Amino acid sequence: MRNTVYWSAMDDATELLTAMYRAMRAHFGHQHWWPGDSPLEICLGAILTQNTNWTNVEKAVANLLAAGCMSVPVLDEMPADVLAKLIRPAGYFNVKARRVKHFIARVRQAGCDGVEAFLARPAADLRADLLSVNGIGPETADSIILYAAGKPSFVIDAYTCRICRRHGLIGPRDGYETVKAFFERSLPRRAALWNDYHAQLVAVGKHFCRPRPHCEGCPLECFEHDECVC
DNA sequence: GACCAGGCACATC
DNA sequence: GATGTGCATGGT
Repeated sequence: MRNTVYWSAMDDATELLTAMYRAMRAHFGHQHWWPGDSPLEICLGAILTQNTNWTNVEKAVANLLAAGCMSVPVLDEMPADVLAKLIRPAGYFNVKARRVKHFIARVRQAGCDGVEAFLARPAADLRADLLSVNGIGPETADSIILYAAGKPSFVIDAYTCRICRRHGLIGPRDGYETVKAFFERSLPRRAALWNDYHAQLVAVGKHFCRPRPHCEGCPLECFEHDECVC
């Protein structure tokens, strides 16, 4: 279903995605993502937020900060069960403790005592390396590259897929890499834009494009010829 | 009590 | 290759 007035009137996806961004940005304002005071905090947040509400992640991150654990060497030395207790509010704490340990181990294998040095590589190399770490999938890897490293790698999440699917921008069976390629070839290759674009889509997803839609007031409502599908 | 939240790995078919 | 399941807390 490709049912937007804008889409049919526009000769390419760039115009459509740009118009969508303007509408979302006007509604929500700049989102100033990613929440986090350091690259390491952003990396850990990306792992801890997997399938979890962000407010729970904040509690886990606060525990790590209060315990003085926000450093690569400390996390590397820490037993997984101790780490699990600290990140318990984020849910899946045993699984996520192992995933954090795997990530930290990779950083140290690369000869780095901090994530800044680990992240200072071309995005493609970094992505391949991250994807080889057990517990880091495409979304987590792209979140780390975009938000912690500040390099252009568009993040696709459940909200993005749902919004794009409902608005007819992607097919019902399009997978992560297909959707990612659609955004990356259609938008100017600027990390700052991709950063806030994804944040805007999450804002739409949180407020409107839920499993049970609530379209009233959605900034993307104008992209439908009859009514919003969010 | 049910549903949902900024996934991923692994087993099975 | 596609689909199903386990992982777990906390807010609504």
